[in-house]
Amino acid sequence: MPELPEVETVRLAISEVVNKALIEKVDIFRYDLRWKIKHDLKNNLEKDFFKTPFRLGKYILIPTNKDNVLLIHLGMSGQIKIQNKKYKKTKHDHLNILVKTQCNLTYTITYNDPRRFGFIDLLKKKDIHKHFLLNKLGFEALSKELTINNLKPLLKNRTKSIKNTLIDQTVIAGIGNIYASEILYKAKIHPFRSTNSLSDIDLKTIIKACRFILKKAIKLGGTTIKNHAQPDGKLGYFKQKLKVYGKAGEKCFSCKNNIINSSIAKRSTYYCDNCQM
DNA sequence: CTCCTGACCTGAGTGC
DNA sequence: TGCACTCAGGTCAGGA
Repeated sequence: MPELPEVETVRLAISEVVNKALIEKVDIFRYDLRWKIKHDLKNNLEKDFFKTPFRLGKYILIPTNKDNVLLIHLGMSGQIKIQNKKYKKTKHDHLNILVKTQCNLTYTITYNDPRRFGFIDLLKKKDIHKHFLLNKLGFEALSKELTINNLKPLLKNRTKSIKNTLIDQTVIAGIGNIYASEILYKAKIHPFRSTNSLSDIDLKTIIKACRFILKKAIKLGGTTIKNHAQPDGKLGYFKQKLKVYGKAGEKCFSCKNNIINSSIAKRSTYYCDNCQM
């Protein structure tokens, strides 16, 4: 499911219930996600208190009073569900966190992930930037650090296509396969263009399109293709705003040519061959 | 370094 | 109904 807008949607929903909440109970049903969940995660988390969650790329991080940080990655098919009714286990629920808020409300936060490409870990606050999943992340897609000057040195030796570069988390953190196509369509840049062939103006246009598309998608709760849902069960409504992703054979909104689907690095890439140069 | 492939998993959809 | 096959929002390790 989850690229930056979906992860941010989930983070915002988690924030509503975990801030200053007591972690009453942690239940782990399956340890073997993309990597094994640490066996002491349960003991190190219970009876601690959550603070305000933040996000790095596609990772959700929830600090605690004891200076631990709970890391959540949703992989391809991960979902977070937040419920205040009695919990009933469903298929592919792998982990539950029972929290009690300051107002004494109780919520079950459930991590569900059919493909188990996601991951959950607990790390020390001081080790965040040393963590093997976080230490190579590039510039945050929505941060002020994403500028031409910062990007240029990273891109100058890259010969692969700009589409492939955009989903490289060590360059820009947060963009995935759906939004890479959407951003390049918005920027009118052809996805096959080699990265180091782009001019400053091209890069500027891409950065602008990136901010525009991602912000708009967050406003609409992300994109639901298959698995993604907001933690309260609502879908992500950016799907209705997609211009090219999943639209092979349909007419381009601008020039009425057919949208093309073509593989780049074995991942489907949608574009208009006429509008994108 | 950079780039490419295969691997990790389950489920939905398609065609015979 | 069954089976074989393809594809899916991610990302790491290993090798060229």
